[in-house]
Amino acid sequence: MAPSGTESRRVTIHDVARSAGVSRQTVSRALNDKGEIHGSTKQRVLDAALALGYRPSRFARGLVRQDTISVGLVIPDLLNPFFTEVAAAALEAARARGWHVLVYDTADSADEERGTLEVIASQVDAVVGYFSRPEDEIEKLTRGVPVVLIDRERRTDRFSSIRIDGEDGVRAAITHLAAAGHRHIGMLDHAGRAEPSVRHAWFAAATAACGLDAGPVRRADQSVEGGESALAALLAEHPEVSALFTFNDIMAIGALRAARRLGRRVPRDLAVIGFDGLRLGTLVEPPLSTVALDTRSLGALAVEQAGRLLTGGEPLGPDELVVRAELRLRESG
Amino acid sequence: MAPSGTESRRVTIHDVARSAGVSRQTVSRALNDKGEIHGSTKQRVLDAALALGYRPSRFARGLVRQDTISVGLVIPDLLNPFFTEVAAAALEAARARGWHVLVYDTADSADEERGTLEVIASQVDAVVGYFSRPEDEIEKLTRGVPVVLIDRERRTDRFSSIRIDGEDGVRAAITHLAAAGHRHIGMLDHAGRAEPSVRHAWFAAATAACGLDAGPVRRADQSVEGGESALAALLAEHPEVSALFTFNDIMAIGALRAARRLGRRVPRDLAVIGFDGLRLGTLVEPPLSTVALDTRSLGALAVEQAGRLLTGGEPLGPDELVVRAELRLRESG
DNA sequence: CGGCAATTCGTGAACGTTCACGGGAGCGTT
DNA sequence: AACGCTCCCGTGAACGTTCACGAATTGCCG
Repeated sequence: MAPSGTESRRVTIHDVARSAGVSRQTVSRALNDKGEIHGSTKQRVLDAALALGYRPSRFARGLVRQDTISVGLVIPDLLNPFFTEVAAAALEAARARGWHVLVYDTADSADEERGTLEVIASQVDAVVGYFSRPEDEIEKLTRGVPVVLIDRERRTDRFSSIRIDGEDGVRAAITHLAAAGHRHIGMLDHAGRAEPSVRHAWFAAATAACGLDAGPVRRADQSVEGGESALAALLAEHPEVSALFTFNDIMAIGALRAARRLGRRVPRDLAVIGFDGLRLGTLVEPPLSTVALDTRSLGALAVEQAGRLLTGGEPLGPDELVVRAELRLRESG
Repeated sequence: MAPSGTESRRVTIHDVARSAGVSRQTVSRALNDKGEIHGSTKQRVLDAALALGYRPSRFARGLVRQDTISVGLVIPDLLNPFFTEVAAAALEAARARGWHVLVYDTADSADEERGTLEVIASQVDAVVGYFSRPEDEIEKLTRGVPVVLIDRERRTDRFSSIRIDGEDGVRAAITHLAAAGHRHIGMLDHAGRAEPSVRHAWFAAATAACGLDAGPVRRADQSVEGGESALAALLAEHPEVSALFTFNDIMAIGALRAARRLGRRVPRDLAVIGFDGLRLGTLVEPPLSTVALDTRSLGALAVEQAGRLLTGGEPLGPDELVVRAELRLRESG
């Protein structure tokens, strides 16, 4: 059947044409279901194509008809459920538009991110995702392609960004904890960057607004283990802490584990509120309270904006490129 | 700066050449860091390219140098942690080879799967993933491209498949339960296909080998909710059941929830053992015992075989295309 | 000053497909 | 018999890039 295996010259439309005794154009007509072709010849061409194992070149095809659009989705760690949810949403939005999505997992490594960016510009029509590299470098490496940054500020004619606004949600969370009588609220921040996160700033503002002293903050790895050990350390230093806010749900789940290990009952001895609103939070025991954000619309927004930058349509403004987080109370706090 | 926004003709290498006062080839040399070009002209070309917002066409480039390889990864549901882990492994394996991966989430829908298959053959060099459609249809739609099926049998020169062998692992699990004194072991099977799953066959064989009667089986949706409601129904009908094996970990986690809701303590009143070995299983309470399989090597194997089919190398044989599952005991059973 | 090599650059061709156009065969109408 | 129409089918061109080759310029050495 198909002449596979041995390395040889590619089977082209020309070979099929010769084999079927017709011209290239007729082969093209047969394969693309265009009209202007006799039923019998069409069948003959199709048979010949199958017999030769012909497969059209996507490059040649893409070169002449400029229709297929593909976007690159860059994710630091697909195994992190938060990014998984965003990726799933982006995939769905892209599918609805008939786009193709190339996914790149940078493994939380700045080097891998660089390598990805280097290669990506020549492979996709637009880039969407999370980046940690300095902006001018991203700008240089993605030469020409529209870029949509998630959870990071940057706006030019080619760059766009989706802002995550958790200010109200975090304030609601802290207010809730304060109302429940908690006076010492700690936080587990992430340790990725040098400076404290924006979420920490929201936390600090919220505690101040509630008339509380600034609670102790500990930086941790963005993982369950990171949250687990960080909470243990924090409680060892500040045993008076009775409530906890974390940078994200993953770390909060680690905190839950640490609390269980330390014999602190949640939420009685320690109230825990995370950030992200992962589905995963409903599976742990007790179910995790969280400042939830709509990952679905996050991914969808990013793709939508990429499309607008791409087609030259009216891009969304800063007011529309925001995803707001809101407090979702479950049992842990 | 870059002439973005307005829809116009594409900026080609020719435009850059004219703007810089050189030939196409010189532009190509400058952009691809080839030698045979003077430093100053190179810079001049680069400046001109930047000013015009030039971006090489991946189609034209791909047409002439046949180096870029991209594979399509088809997944029923990226939000299912099992598939996420496989996808992450596949991405990593592909990255190591310098390949690009186009990810398609078929949303567990046969129609979406069909749509994906239709479009995929003309966009990738190989296909890897999970499929539910009949084989002859897959064969017809993927005309020409090598395909690697995961957890499904099929072997021709173009098709390959990765087998999941959980026989020993499941037998170990059931043996363990029987040794702990359980006489009535139920199972939650999946409800996707018409016929019972292979995992059910392993389960049945294992119970028989332990000298137990065939335990009650209930079919359920592949989700936490599915497992939750199915266990409730199973226990209502068969209250004597004291141990449970499930088609996968997700359903097992649902079973854990149901048990808690019903006041059955795990593992004292009900022992639970899942299948898959998800990381997620370590986060729930109690940690889930499971017949674990190495998702990492699963994804890596699939990509490896795709590569061999693609380059005409010696493909892996059936004995190598197997991922064995082994019992991993934690607290739930 | 001639010759030769090294360096730098340009020209035709090729990659494999589709688009625009034109042409021939067959049939019916006037 | 001439004309027009429909139905098929083929030919040149174009898409945008890189490759193979040749030409022009420069520098060096005898």
